[in-house]
Amino acid sequence: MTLVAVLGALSDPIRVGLVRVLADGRERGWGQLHAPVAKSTLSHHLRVLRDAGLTRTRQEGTRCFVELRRDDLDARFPGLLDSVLDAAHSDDIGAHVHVSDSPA
Amino acid sequence: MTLVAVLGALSDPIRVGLVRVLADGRERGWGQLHAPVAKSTLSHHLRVLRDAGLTRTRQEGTRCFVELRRDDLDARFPGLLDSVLDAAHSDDIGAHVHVSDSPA
DNA sequence: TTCGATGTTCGTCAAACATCGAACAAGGTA
DNA sequence: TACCTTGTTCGATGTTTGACGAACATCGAA
Repeated sequence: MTLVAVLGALSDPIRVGLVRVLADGRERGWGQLHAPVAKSTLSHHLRVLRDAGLTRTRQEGTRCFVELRRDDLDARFPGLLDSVLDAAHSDDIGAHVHVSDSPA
Repeated sequence: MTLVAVLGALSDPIRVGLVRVLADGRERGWGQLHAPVAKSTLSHHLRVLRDAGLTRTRQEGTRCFVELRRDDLDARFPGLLDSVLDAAHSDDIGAHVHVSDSPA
């Protein structure tokens, strides 16, 4: 989990949107995440986030759940995530990524 | 000056090193900046930083001076630069970029 | 066991990126 | 004018990235 990898992972609007959606700390099922890309592309972005250490993924049967590693991030790079989230919010980056709160 | 562009510009160790070197707020001459790349490559990295809005460049005769736009960055993305600099320092990212404080 | 749902992986493609050396432009200086 | 210094721009090259559809693997349910 390196700084450059984290910043690189955050240099894409879709991934910023995913992080924003996960920023409330709740674990989300894959199926709840909606972004305007093909599912293989979404899988790719989620892999980039995981490889950079931003998220944690849990497999349960055939379903996958993803969660932001906020504690680890805050410990390793204090303040970074918060300032990125603030900036993303005020610039409305990644707004086309959303989550359906209901079922998995 | 967008968030994604700034994060993208910072997702390269050499550019992080350049930002670190400029973080004291002093304007630096091109000739003071030393990085383990060809001069055309260094020129490219400095252009990326400028295009992303991280630096300001001033031409004086045949020399070039570069300066970090810290005020603008802090106004636009509060806390971001500081947390990146802290992280870069603790991880020693971009340490192979240095500055010769003496001549132009 | 067959089917459907859920993600991953693969093959492919175009665009972007990092890098280099060489050529170029512009400003001083001899 | 000729030359040197400084930095930019220009191909060329190889790598990485983002994207897609299709094929695959896996699990649960019918």
